[in-house]
Amino acid sequence: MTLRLFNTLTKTKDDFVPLDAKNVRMYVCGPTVYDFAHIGNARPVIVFDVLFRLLRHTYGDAHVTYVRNITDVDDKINARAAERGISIRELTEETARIYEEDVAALGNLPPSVTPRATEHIAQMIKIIEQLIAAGHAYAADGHVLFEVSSKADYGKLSRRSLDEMLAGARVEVAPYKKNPMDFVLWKPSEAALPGWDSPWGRGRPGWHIECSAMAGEYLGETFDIHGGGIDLQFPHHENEIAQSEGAHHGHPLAKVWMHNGFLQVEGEKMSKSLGNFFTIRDLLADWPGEVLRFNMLRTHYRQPIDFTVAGLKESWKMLERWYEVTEPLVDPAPDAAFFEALADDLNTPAAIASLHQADELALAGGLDFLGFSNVQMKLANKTEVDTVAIADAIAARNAARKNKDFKESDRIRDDLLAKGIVLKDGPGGTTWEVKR
RNA sequence: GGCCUCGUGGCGGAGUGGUGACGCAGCGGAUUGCAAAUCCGUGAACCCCGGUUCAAUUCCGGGCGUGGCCUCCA
Repeated sequence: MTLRLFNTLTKTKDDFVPLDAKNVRMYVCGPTVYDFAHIGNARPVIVFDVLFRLLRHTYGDAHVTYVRNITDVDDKINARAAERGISIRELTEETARIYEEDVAALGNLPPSVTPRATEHIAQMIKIIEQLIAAGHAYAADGHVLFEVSSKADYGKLSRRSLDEMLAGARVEVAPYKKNPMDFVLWKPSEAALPGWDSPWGRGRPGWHIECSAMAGEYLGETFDIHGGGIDLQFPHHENEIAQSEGAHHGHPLAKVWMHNGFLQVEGEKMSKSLGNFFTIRDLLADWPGEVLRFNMLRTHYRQPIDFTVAGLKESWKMLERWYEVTEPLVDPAPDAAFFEALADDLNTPAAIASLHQADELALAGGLDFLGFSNVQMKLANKTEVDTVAIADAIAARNAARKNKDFKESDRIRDDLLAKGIVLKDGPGGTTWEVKR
C-alpha cells in the first residue's frame, strides 16, 4: 500500500516517501488561545489526526512525530485579556486547557509534542538574527521586518506574485516598511504588554515566526508534512516558508503541504452576526464527540464541507447502527479496501463507504482505526435516565403483552415515549434508547 | 478588481473516456397485536454552451453560480 498525498506546493497527488522512515515528521498549525475553538477549527485537527493514525500504522507508532503548537502570544490575546480583566497567562492557560479537552472529546490522539510559543522566544530571536544576517530581514524603527523582495520564490505556495498581491493592495502601509508586503517578525512592546528582551529592544514576535521556530525546534530544518486550513495558505504558510527557508540557506521547510477545505454551516458562512457560530463546546453539549467527528470525516478533507443538523442526525444514526453490530467483537482489523481508500489522499468518505460492504470484523476495525470508541455514544444514550425504572416498565409492558392487554402495553410505551425513551422489540427481547 | 476553489439523484457523498458506487430519506414487501427497530427489494443525478473523440458526467475552452484568500475573524 502506497500512501499518496495531494501537495499544495505542486498541485499534484504524489507517492509519499518519508525523508526518514524511522522518524516521519508532521507539523500542523494549532490554535491561538484567546477564545473557545469553533467547529471550523476542529476540521484540521480531525483530518490530520487521521493522517497521524495512518502514518503510525504504516511506519510504526514510535516512528512518527506529530507537532501541533499552541500560540499563546498574540495581540488578540492581549486585547481579550484586557477586556475580561484577567491576566494574559490566566486567559491562555484556561483557553488552552479547554482546547485540549475539546479536541480529546472529538476522539483525537494527543500529538507527540504540543509546544507553546512563549517557551520558544529564544528560537524565534535566533531565526530573526539568521534572517538579518542572510539579507532577508531588516530592523527599522524598533521593528524587524521580512523583506519579501529578497526571496525570489516568495509566493510559491499560494501561487501569487508580488505584483498580483500589490494589485489587490489592501495591506497596511507603515512608514518603516521598504515594501508594503514586508511583514513583521518582531515588534516593540510597551510596558503593559508581554515582551522579551532582544537585540532590537524589548518586544514581542510577529504572527508567523512562532511556527517557524517550533517546527524547526522539534522537526528540523526540513520535515515531511505541514498541514493546516486552506485559509492559512496565505499569508501564514507563505510567510512561514519565507522565514524558515530564508534562515536555513534555502532548504525547503516541508516536502508536502496539505490544506483542508473550508467549513460552512447550513449553507452559509459561519459568523457571529449570522447567529450560526458554533464552538466545539456548544456542539458537545448536544452531540457526542464521535458524531461530530464522523460527520466531519464523511467529506473528503479538501472539499468544502457544509455542517448541518441533518448531517449530524444521519451520522448519529449510521454510527449507532454500526455500534450495535460491532459491540461484541474483540479483535477487529480493517480490510484492504479500507486502507486503499485512506491511502489515496486520505479519502475518508470512500473508506467509510467501504465499511458498508465490510464484514463485522473489518467494520469494527475501521471504526476503531478512525478513532470511534462508542464510549460517548453509550453515555449519551444512558445518562440522566432512570434505567431501573425503565427496566421495570419494560417488564410490566411485556407482561401486559403476554396477557394481550394491548391497551395497557401501549399506555406504558407511550408513557416512556413521553419521557423520551424509545422502545425496540427485537428477537432477543426489548431494548430502549433515548429519543432524539 | 486580482488569485484560487468547488458545482454529481430529495439530501450527503465517492468515482470513471464506454455495463450510471455507497449511505440517509422515500416507496414496496417481510416481520410485529399495532408501532418502532431490523431484514429484503426498488425508482431517481452528473450547472450551462462549445470543442476533442466512435463515445464525456469524466479531457480542453468559455460562461454562470458557490465559497475562500488578498484585511494577524480557521
